[in-house]
Amino acid sequence: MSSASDAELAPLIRKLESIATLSDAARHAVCELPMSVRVLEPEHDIARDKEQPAHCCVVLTGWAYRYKLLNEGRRQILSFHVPGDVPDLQSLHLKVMDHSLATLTQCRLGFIPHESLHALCLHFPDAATALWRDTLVDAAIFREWMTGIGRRTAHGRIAHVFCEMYVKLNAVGLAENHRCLWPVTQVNIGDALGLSNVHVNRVMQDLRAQGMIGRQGRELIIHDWDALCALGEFDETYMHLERKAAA
Amino acid sequence: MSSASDAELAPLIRKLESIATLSDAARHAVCELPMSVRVLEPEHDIARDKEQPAHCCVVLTGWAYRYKLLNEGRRQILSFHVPGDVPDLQSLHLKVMDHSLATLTQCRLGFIPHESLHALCLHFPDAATALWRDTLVDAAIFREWMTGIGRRTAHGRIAHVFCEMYVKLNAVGLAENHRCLWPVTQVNIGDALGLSNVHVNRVMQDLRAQGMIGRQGRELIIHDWDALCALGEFDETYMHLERKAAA
DNA sequence: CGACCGTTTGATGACCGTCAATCAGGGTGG
DNA sequence: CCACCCTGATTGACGGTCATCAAACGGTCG
Repeated sequence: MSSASDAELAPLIRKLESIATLSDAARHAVCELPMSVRVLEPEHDIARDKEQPAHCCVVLTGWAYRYKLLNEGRRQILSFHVPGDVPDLQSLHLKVMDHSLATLTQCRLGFIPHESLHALCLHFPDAATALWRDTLVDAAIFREWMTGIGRRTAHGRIAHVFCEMYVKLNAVGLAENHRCLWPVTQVNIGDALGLSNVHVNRVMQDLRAQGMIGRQGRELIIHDWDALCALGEFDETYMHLERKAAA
Repeated sequence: MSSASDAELAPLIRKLESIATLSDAARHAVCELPMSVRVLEPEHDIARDKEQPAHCCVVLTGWAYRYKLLNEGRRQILSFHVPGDVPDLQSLHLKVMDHSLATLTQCRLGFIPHESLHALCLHFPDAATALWRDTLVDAAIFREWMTGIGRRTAHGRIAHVFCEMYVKLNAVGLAENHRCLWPVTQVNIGDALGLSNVHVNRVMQDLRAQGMIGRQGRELIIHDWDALCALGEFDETYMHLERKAAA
């Protein structure tokens, strides 16, 4: 456990400013939030279904994801999270977790007490607005995933998730030139999109064969952005970014 | 267009109090909100994708639903709404609609200007909390639908949506004894759950044949609540109700 | 170099979509 | 009062997308 510093909270500020406008006072107040930092190994739960956490978690480095478990080992991944995200922000007003939160890769995480966030919201209405707005964007992304899982083909779903994660990373300065780190396994993609890993594999081979995507070391390369967007019917409006993401 | 009165806003108060606690002052302030009332026929859009509404809409009577359209006429229904719901509350902080909102049945709707809601939130923090919480419960329901569409069988999904809507109606006093009005067509159910109307039909026949559900006039009857919950792996935790729903 | 994790491949078939008719009930008009 | 119509429910035939099971492969790391 260590204490927060301006540099530690930079990802959070960057993220909030990608979806909202903060006054100087609010930005400063956010930087002053007390935070304890911890490093967790890959595939470790941060918060579990049914728990009642007393703090929110900011992803500082690495990727995390939220998921629900069903009977017979079925699993649904609800979202992927990257630096700057606060994946359990909803716990501020929903006492009981209705899903779990885990690290995907090794992560540096910052934990901020609920009471500090409540105080922030009370004294800085535009900080409150930014956080509320963050949870609303979260919901907008759920809606988009829902329509993908419900009504898109496997090809469309997979194309869509690549587009979305690229834009998400690009918005916080962690990706450009249609390349980004891609630590998500095919099993993970399957659990996120309601597909089997086998089918994900076949579809991804297909996308590679068609020259839409490629891989270089640990990076995903999107060779044909327009084609991928068309295939996934991707339109970033639902992400509600304040600034335009670079194409 | 007419003006609001206490009686008009009763459904909203009831809904907010089903998921949050309001101070007397806040409850009073909500009742004082300016609202214009309109009646819309079934299957009429209330707000459309890409629009920038300037007010939120309270369902006073009737059912509404949100949906997204994709190419080739595919459609995903995102949620069903009943009296008390504010289906476009997210528009308070997300300027551009990323989906559409329509009436399912004939509806009496109350429209409240965004500016009035912003003022309410500024002056009554616990009203702000209740509204924020409402959008968070909304998101929690999206997550649940997502896992249903992604990982449940057609039988499970359909069972689940019956359980959910019954609990939702029961929470605002519009259903009891495992019966409720059911104006949702099989096509609607299909679009909500990522299924074809034909398949919905076959599964529902199956559920009827197994004695789990029935119909009486315009009412849905759940004959075997426990079996339906088990089939749909339904656990109402994710709805985050303040008071226990009657079983 | 062996173990492990993730990817890849093959074979089989179930679940569910599509297409196309038909049926049934409630509302309307002659 | 009944023919007509419209919407929604129902049925049948057929096939595709995708799941499942099982095994092999390959890169990475200790």
